[in-house]
Order: sequence, then structure tokens, then C-alpha cells
Amino acid sequence: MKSAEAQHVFRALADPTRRAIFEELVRKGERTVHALTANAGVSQPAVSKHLTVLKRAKLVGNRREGRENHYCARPEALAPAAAWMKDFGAFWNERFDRLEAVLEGMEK
Amino acid sequence: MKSAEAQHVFRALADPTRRAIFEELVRKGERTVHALTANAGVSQPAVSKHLTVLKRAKLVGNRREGRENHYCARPEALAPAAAWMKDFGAFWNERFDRLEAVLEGMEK
DNA sequence: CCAAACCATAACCATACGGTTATGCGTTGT
DNA sequence: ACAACGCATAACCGTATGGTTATGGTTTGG
Repeated sequence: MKSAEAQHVFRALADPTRRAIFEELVRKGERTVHALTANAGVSQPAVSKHLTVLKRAKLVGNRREGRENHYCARPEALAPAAAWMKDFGAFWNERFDRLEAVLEGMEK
Repeated sequence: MKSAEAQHVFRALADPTRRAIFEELVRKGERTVHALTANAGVSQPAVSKHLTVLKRAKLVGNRREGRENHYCARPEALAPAAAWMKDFGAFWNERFDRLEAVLEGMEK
């Protein structure tokens, strides 16, 4: 099922440091681990571990280039969580019917 | 900031048992702790603790009636998480700009 | 009135989690 | 060649988390 993916996404987003890393990748685009560590407020190994969790949720991708590892955000991976909100967020359904079509496009 | 609320919501949704409880409340409406325990797959105290977490995130409300405690879903509380997705889900913004205006109505 | 029902809290336990420092391995500049 | 860099992994640690059983306080049915 898709809810299995949603689990990884929700779990990944539950940590503020992880969200901050994801946010930086969304705003600034591709980033090396070194660059991310500078703003993360935690050690480099901690950043690496967070990136592993984000990658498991498919929220980030990486591109190895020599000794550098470039990570980028994959916001499409939010889709499972968004789909869950669609199904169980009555508020969402009421006011954002248009979203339905959007999410269907995402499924495939 | 609103992100503080988003933290509680994301944290609450990170656990599958908690999501299941929320789902049941959304689908079946108001429910007692006893009724929720029947389908939760965990003990009654566990359900009570999950409900406490959900309540902290304002995802549920409760109404004491004699010895029974009736809980109900408050899907509006998903809004902070939805807003976060709006801000950092570039995929959505790109292809579904219309969503932005709608979400702004949500903020207030 | 008294036993049973409903629920929350307490006390406890194993494990997961987020963080650290230490290390090691490939890569790169000089 | 080799020192320095970039990153991941290992080893470790304190605390949070999710679960359990035990308990106790109201409330209710008979």
C-alpha cells in the first residue's frame, strides 16, 4: 500500500532538524553535506544520518561527485503524506477540492 | 510562529497507531476510549496516551459524559502541516499555483 | 449499596532516537 | 606522494517513546 510510504514521510518530517535540512534544500537547491552542516546546528555525522532518513522517505536524492555528495530535495515525495491528508482531513476536502485532481496525477 | 504548531502535528502523525486512531475518529465520528481500544490493537492505557498526544496537537477534542470520555477528530488542526507543505513543496507550487490563494485563506 | 464499567495515571521496561566523538576510506590539491 | 578534505560508518550515550501491568477515582447499572 501507499500508506507504507506515508509512514516514512511522516516519520522523516517529525524531526525539526530534518525539516530544516529539507527546507534549505528546497530553497537553495542542490547542496553538499559540508554546506548543509554549516547551517544545521549539529555535527556532520548527525547531518549524514538525517540525510539517510530523508532519503529513505525519498524526500531527497543525492549525486556523488568525487569526494563531494550533493543532495537535492524531492518535494514530490510529499505526495503520500498529502494523499493521507486528502483522505482524512475533512477540512482539507471541504475547501481544497481542486487538490484531488492534483493528487491523482501524482499517483502514477 | 506557526511552525511550532506544525511540530506537534507532524510529531503526532509520525506514529501509525495514532494515525489509525485519528482515521477512525474521522470516519466514524465521535468515539469513546473504550470503542477506540477495541480496534487499536493496543491496551486501553496506550490508547489514552495516544489521545493525549493527539490532543496536544489539537487533532482531537474530547467531551466528558459521566464515566465515558468521547473523543472527536479536529481535522482543521492539520492546517499548520498543510501550510508547511505549501511553503516547502515546490512541486505543488510549480504546477498548482492556484493553491496558494486558497491556502492563504487558511492562515488567519 | 455494591460490583462492575470507563478511563486516566503511575510505575516500569525495552527499544528507538538524536546527538556526540572517533575512525576509516576515497578524492583532491599541491 | 601525501596531507588535507568530504563524507559515511562505528561505537557509544542519555533520553524519549511506545508498550505493558497495576492501581485508583468516578460513574453507573442492578
